[in-house]
Amino acid sequence: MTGLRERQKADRTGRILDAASRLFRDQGYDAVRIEDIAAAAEVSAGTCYNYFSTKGDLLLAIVSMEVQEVVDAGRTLVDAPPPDTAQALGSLIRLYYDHSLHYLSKEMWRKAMAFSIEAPDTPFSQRYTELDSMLSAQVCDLIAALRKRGLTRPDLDPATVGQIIFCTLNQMFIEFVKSDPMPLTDLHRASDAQTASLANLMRA
Amino acid sequence: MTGLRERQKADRTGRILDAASRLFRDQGYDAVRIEDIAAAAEVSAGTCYNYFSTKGDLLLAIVSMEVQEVVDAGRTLVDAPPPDTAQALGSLIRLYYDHSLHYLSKEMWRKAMAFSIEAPDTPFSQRYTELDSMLSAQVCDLIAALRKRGLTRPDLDPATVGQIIFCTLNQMFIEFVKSDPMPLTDLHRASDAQTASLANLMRA
DNA sequence: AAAAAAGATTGAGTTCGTTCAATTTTGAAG
DNA sequence: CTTCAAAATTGAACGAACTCAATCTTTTTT
Repeated sequence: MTGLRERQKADRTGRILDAASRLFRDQGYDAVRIEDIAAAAEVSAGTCYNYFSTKGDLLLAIVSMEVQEVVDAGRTLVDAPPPDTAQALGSLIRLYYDHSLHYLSKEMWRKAMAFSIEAPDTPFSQRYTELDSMLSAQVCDLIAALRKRGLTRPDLDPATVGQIIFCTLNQMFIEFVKSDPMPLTDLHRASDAQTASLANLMRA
Repeated sequence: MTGLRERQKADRTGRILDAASRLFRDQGYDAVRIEDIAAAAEVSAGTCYNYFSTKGDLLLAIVSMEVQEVVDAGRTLVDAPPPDTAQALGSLIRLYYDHSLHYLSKEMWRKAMAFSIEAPDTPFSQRYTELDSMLSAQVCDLIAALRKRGLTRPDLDPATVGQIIFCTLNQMFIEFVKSDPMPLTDLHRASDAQTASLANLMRA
């Protein structure tokens, strides 16, 4: 049985997350004060700190929800990968990239990534890092699936290659969010080139 | 002829950098207030902002000086690389990693990396990014030199492979600085494993 | 049902990065 | 040497993240 206290807690958490998510995206992370979020969520500033340890951690909670969605979407793709190596990798990467700006702005990504590096022990920083590992593991799984089908050279270590791919993926994404004017198509182009080159090295 | 004004400017810049460098390392980035730095440098807080746009940018100025040294040291190694692929890569990487904690703490690295992502357009953020590119280019140069000597398969694209290696290098370093208790030897171990695996893929 | 305990909320207060108008210092011109 | 403009320094004031002692609400106990 869910007590009143528990329900209120979930309610407030949701209101804070919703308010922060909307305000961050509309007005920018820096422009939004904790008081603004509190007001929109109909709580006080102090209450926000009962639920999230810092403003940065609140942001990472929001970002983590998005990344969780991407992990889920990626899983279905990895379970039934396209028959071609380059295409399989390309599809997964495109899935990641195209989701990224759906609810989050580049500024939010910059701040989130920055925060996860400078404060790695915060609750949602750990969560974010964990989700990152899941994405990396997903790429490894895809490589493993492709190898099982004889689409790669047999001496390829899926874990090593998967991590390397995820690394470059990540790096290109960082460069993407660091440059506000850079369009998503440029990210695709750069990623496709790298993927093609790697797929070639991996070929059976 | 160097005027008084110019000399004083250089003097103050140096004093601020020295003071900040020492204080950041001794007391931690967050624990040090701009006022503390100003006092140690015998200027006022406001003056610090004449020379550096933010506290984070001041940190990046310090970090950039260190990275510049590493770039210089790396150049001599790339100009006369060891005869074996794995050894050449290993030496360069070890050079990078071993320099990293000489004057900078892990916390300083975390803050610096975070700041360069969240504020990429700041003067020393741009400088830092530029130095990062130099390091990446250096790895590419090393691969190219090795290929020229017939130590790698001839269809290897040095630029692509170099960037990939630098990427993973960087990622492992980030994980290293994110974990305060992790010793440098663990970073070496992880990096050596990856290097060996990659050198194998690259072999002629 | 009342009382006590536990849990949450609140907003005023603290701290520190940053800004800026007033002041001082430097360099050039007369 | 004096005067003036330009450049730099200064520290008080501001704003926003975060803290915490007092208060209020929910749950448990008697």
